[in-house]
Amino acid sequence: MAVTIRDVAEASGVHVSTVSRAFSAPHLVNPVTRTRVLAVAEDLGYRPNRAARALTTGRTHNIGLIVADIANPFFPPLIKAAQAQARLRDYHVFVADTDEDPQVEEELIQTLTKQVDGVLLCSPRLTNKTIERLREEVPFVVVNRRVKGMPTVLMDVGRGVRLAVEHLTGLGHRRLALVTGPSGSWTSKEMQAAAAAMSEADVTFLGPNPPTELGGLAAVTDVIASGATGVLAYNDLVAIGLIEGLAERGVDVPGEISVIGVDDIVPGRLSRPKLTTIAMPTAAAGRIAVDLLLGSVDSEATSGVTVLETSLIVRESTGEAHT
Amino acid sequence: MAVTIRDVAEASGVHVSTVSRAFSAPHLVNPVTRTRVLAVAEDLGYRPNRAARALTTGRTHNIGLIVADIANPFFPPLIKAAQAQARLRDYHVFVADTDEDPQVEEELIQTLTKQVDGVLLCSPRLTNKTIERLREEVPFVVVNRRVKGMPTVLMDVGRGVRLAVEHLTGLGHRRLALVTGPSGSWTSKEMQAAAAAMSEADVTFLGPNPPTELGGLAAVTDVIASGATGVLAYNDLVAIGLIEGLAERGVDVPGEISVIGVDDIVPGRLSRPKLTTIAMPTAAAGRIAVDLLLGSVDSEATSGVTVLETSLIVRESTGEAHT
DNA sequence: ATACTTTTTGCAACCGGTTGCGGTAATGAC
DNA sequence: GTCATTACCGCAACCGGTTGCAAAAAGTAT
Repeated sequence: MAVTIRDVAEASGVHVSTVSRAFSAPHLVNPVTRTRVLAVAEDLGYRPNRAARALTTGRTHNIGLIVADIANPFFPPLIKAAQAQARLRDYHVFVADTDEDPQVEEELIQTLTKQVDGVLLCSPRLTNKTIERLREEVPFVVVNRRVKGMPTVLMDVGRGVRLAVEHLTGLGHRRLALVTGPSGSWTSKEMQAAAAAMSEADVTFLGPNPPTELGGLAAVTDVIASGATGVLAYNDLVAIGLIEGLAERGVDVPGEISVIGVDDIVPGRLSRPKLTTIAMPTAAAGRIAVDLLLGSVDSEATSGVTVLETSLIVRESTGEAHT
Repeated sequence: MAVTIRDVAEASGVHVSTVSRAFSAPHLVNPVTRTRVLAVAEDLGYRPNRAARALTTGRTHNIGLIVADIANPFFPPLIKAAQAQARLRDYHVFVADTDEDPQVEEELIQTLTKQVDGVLLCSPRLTNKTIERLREEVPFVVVNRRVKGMPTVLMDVGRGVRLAVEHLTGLGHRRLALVTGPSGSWTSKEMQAAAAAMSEADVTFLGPNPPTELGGLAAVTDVIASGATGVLAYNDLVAIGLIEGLAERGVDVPGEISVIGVDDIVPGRLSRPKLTTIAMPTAAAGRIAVDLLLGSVDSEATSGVTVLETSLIVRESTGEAHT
């Protein structure tokens, strides 16, 4: 059915090895035979079988991209950028969704490992120990979490948090709250650490909460009780849920309480009031992670940590404190 | 490095073919040898190499999923569902983004074809002719577009449009507008056809427009000029852009103009006012498309058309007409 | 005990490519 | 004109599995 390298060889009167070389080692074959072979191949509609090639070369030209939840608006830009960058390098990408389940995540890595040259782990839920064990079988690049001795792409939430807190205190807010994320989240821990380190600010931690609008809604009572007038939420979805819930209680944003999100996802840009937020360079993270991964596939294992800048985007959900 | 079937064979004192059968044809091997082999395999951490297997069996256990734009919020739920369903059947999925470029789309299909058992084409931008040609090389299921003689999953936008128009006329709106999508879009054509077929309604078509908030913003002037008080937009993003633009002109939604979107994406659910919209069962479409594809991989080519119901979700962006 | 099945296993070819090695012809040096 | 290089190409083994065929082992009937 499909046209193979032998069909091309026969049709152009050369040995298969010559055809093979015409494609993957052009300098080893006479230019005139080469063009003839290529013409025949084109004519027959020959396409090299990458899986077969992988068998001998050891390079599959595939990578795996594992995320906790594809539908979480944080990930699509990252996936898109990673995919685009991979394509540039002539790589295909397997995308897998773990549904936030570490068990599934491990299994996925296991079955994927033979078919890929490396995998991108985005916000993995696995334990560090498991990740280190799995590392023996396939190169990783970890995004959005720090794992000792492993190439990593991080976004500097700490800086984002500092900017956000400064923004709020600059507006006159004295009591602040941080609505945290899931207990296992590395980002959430980072945010807490950064906030706690700012001695000049009085920040209450409220959580853990699920990383969705529901998490924000659930936190409304605590936020009000805390007496905070400036709130930083784990992410934009939580922030939106929070604003929603505050509105239901008759609390105006930003009139009475200022709210800042994290991620700068589309829904935040379109919400009303438009969300002030810490922008995460997710697309850049995807792109760079792929470069790192494919770099470390050829040369030897990088294990550096790349930290990407975040920034505060001030929109309409923050305003001056009215004491 | 990696442990192969021969390592297992040697370690358990049998021939490789026996090991192979222990995995893929259990009934052909003595139960006691089988358990022994399996134990050794487990012990050595053996994982069959799917790519190698594919070479002889012709089944890669991979599928391709091609979409125009991963970051378009319409797709992630579909991707997620398709991926989950594929996993259930022990399939992996390549996700590729074409950036709305037919050229890229074709190239992607070409290089993917040898590595997959079938591909899901979501809202393809390719011509029908090209799709039919490519079909020779790999089984397709097409989502969100009708291609003659090809297994297809559609969502009944026509019905959605009728419901939306009825909803608007029911609220007393006499002059309606349809802000259409890109000129190549099958969905956009369907919407126009459905609206035009409703003789009792007076609908002006405004477009084409890009399928984003910018498209909505750009259409504002025309919408106002049309005198319509009820507007149906190509999708939620366009609707949000439109509402945004109308607000800038001091036109209240739904006070003066009612707006309906399509897709029921997250940003729409969170926008203010909350968007009335035609919900598309994208997750179901992804799931069913995979089933169709994997079904047609084994049994012979289905070429039926599956049509999924859409529904109108009334929220806050539509209200009574004030004449 | 013999002949005939049936089960279990090994052998070897094959899937579609790649690659080290060796052979042949052409080129260049002398 | 001879010899050493070099350029080009074919041969055959190999990657990690699967599978048709046949041999060996075990079971059954006579």
